Amino acid sequence: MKTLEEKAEKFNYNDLNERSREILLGIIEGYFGTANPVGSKFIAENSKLNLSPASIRNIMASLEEAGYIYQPHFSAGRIPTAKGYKFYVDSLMKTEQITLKEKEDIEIRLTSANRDLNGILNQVSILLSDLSHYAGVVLAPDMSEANLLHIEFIRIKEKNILAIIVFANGVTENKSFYITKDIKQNELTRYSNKLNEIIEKKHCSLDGLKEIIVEEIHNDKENFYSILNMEIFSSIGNVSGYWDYEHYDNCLYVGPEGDLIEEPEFSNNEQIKFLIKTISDKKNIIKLLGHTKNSKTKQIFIGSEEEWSEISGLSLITAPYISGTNMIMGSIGIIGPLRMNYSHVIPIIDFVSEFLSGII
Amino acid sequence: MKTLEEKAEKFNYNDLNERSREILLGIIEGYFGTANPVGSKFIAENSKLNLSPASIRNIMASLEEAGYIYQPHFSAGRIPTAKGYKFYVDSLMKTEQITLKEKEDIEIRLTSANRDLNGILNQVSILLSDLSHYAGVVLAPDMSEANLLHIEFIRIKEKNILAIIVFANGVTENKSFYITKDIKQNELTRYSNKLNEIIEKKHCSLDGLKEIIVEEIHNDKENFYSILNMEIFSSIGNVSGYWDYEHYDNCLYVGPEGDLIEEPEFSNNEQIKFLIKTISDKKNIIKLLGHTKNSKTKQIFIGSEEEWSEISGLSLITAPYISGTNMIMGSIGIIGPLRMNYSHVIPIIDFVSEFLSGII
DNA sequence: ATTAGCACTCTATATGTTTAAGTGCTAATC
DNA sequence: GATTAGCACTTAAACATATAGAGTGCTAAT
Repeated sequence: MKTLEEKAEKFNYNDLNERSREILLGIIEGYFGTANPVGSKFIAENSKLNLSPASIRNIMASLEEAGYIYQPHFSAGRIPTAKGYKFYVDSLMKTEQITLKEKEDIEIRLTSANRDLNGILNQVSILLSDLSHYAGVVLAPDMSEANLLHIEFIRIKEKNILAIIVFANGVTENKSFYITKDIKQNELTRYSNKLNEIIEKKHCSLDGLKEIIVEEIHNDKENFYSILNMEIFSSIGNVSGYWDYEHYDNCLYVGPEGDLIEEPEFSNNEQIKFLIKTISDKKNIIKLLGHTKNSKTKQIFIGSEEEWSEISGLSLITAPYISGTNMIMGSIGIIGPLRMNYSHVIPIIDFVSEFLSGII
Repeated sequence: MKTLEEKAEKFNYNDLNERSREILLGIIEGYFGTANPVGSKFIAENSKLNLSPASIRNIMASLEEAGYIYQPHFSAGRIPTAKGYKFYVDSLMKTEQITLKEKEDIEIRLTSANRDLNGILNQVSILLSDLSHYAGVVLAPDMSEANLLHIEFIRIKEKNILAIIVFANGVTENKSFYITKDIKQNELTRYSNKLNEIIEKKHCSLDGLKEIIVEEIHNDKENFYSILNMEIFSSIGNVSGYWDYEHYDNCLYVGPEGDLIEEPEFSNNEQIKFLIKTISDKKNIIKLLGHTKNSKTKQIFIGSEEEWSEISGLSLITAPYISGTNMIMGSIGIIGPLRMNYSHVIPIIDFVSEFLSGII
């Protein structure tokens, strides 16, 4: 009987020894290939280690005790746990290079169409699905701190105004709203001209503009600001809550999931339903993408019972994208099975997020 | 042995006799309730006809011969065929009234938010999913013949221009594009002012505007149109191909399908995959919604092997929506199983399409 | 420290049996 | 002549049982 200390030394719980690493890697890569539990015989035959199945079994038992792998039932091979995948991604994986062909594909598909931002983000979600054969997702940026470029008001009909807000990064938002007193188009034009003067001078955000206006009204000697209808301003004021939780319908783009559901894990009916519900509900995906957006670094969420249970059985790889001013950002991601081809998907996410940051 | 003529008389292939209709209705409604094949005993006990199971069996055999029902296997009950559903929808079904609560729900959810058209259409797709518990879909309108309200050009950076095109129905399109020679903002403003003058006078579409400009340039004595940069015009000229097959990514809104996949037909793995692929591929749905848009009437597509096989095993109920000028339109729809609750869904589609036509 | 050998466990597969549902047909009945 | 009771038949689904195969943990030998 070995003591706990001896075991801890042997397998070095924090950073597995060479042999354990090799076997864990073998199990994970074997499982990637077949989607079936991997047994000691397979490892013995396929790894560089010249060990008998019996020795491998010893090490496997320890890896299982340490939580990196598990057995679906007594006489089955081993499957990586979330902890196992995590260790793989952090320490074992050799990241592939993105191919030239993929690079070209990304460049062509994201630059050829002269679309607005919504069109580009939608295109990115489709592109990510196509490249990964999983499901691409894109979280639209939050515009609340973006600098303005231009504001325009158009009278659609009596008491109904359309506000067009153009941000410095090319994003436009349109919002139609009603006011209590009708305003003629030429008065609206004077109003927007005045706002655009301020915008050009101060390079401010929507909130910033609001502050400036309030101050100018305060010092308004010439009474010029009588034309500033505060009703309009409060209507456009909250346009910028682009993806708060009330309007989350419009902030997540999901690429086609036709390839993803062909993965063998989704031959189980419960799993496919969980996947579709998770994706079509959107809320949890938005929450996780929001994490990445806030943390400003690439993140990998591996869903288990204990951690990220909202995507239990699924993995989500995400990275933020940023505008030229480093202010505005959202995030992109790929959803797949735990058994995801991390070494292929991660460079795709890296390249697309970087490329996207460059063009918006 | 009966002759064919006698049978034809008895069951009146074109318009089933009273007794056959009653039994077909019983089978269909029974199948709606349980999703299981319906046998003669069930009909004998649940229909108004006081007939023994044996008599019902006779009639069932004829209904099967005529193609309205079929048996999944020899000793099973009967299931309606696509032809059976069609007959039900056309002749047997009593349409329910939409409830006051549903009406209010629709009105609140489509008027409360002051969104742009894209936001409304997205909201409609979600609303349809919620009300029907199936999957709502919405095809965005084709803007190529829509009247213009306003055009605006904004210089984003050197040689990069953002065009904002506002249509009379409140739809806005934004398109960023590059030109070969830089143009200052004040020249762009002069240009758009001129275009807006024409728009206000002539109430024309984008194509119409193009024609007018070409003609005016032809008669341009004062050389005013030197500022009309044809490069710009050709760039915005093809903005309006809103949902041609090259850009179909952006023209279909699909509501959440979480409820739909809980229907018992999707406990079969093949069927759920077909559903997800059909929905995520979009092309076929767009095609079918396009039919309705062009025919300008409500339509019901019941997918079988023979007809509408692209949605085999699914039903799609669609109706067009139109703008105030009766020119611009798209269509809305609900996708569900063949065993869809038609009498509930059809009035929802009717009301929503009418209501939507009223507000855009 | 490693491994051959073996008993053991569990799944997957095939096979046979039973049950229940529902049919089509025939002959009797209204 | 229309209706129906009765019955033999078909099939799927549920259940039980046997078998093969994969893979394990443990022990004793190397």
